[in-house]
Amino acid sequence: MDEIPGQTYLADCRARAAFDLLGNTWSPVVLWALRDAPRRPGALRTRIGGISAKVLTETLRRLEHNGLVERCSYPESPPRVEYALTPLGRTLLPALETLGVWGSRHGDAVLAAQDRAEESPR
Amino acid sequence: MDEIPGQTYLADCRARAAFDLLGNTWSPVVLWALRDAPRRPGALRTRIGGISAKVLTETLRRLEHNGLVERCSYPESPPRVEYALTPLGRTLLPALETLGVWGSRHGDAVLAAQDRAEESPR
DNA sequence: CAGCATCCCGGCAGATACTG
DNA sequence: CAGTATCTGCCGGGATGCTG
Repeated sequence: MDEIPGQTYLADCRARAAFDLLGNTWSPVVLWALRDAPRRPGALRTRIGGISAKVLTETLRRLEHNGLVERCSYPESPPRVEYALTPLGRTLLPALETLGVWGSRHGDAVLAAQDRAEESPR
Repeated sequence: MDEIPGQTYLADCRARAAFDLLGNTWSPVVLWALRDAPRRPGALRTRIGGISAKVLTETLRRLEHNGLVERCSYPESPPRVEYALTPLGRTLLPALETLGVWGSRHGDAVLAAQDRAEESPR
């Protein structure tokens, strides 16, 4: 991270790439739901829960556009569509897990801080 | 926020807390700029670069509201204001660094994928 | 220099209905 | 079941100007 002399924490820096990719509400969730195996959109929706079909396809398109996810359509009967992580997308999984662990561990503290901030002297 | 029984990669889950906190464009950058020592807003602006005063205060307010950053005003002459990471905010630094390292390492691959995706169907 | 008030814009996300 | 097309609301972010 300190490879870039004196500017690593600045606004324009490749170190921010991950944040831009994961900044959308559903991108991390979808990536995480794909971590074991390729999935069909319907299966993703069931697995994730609370995401609309439109938003799911939008998210998948975005991930595909960024090279993190691959779309595979199989001309069978009935036709089948699956989405899978690319090798690049797979390199992101450890970082995702790190953040997930942090959330599980400190999520309560964040909620507590929010409550504190909202109750106190408005 | 509904609570859905099930596994940790679902939509509503404390594992997503970190993404909600860092989902804003500038939150990660500001946190990272605060990692060594408390800073004054002016110093932060210079250090970060490319952030407007308004957006910086908004970001700091949000981080403060979430318990990641603390605002300290010193009644000196001239009056001084500093922002510092809270202990909770400091626990986030390793995860930030993980993502930063990923970006430095794979940012180019993402850019390449984007270029590829934008040239082909056009 | 800190910070707030306004106006504006664009993108994310949700709901709904429709096509193959 | 996969995917698209509208329409809508919300919020983050930028620009500018004003106050203490």
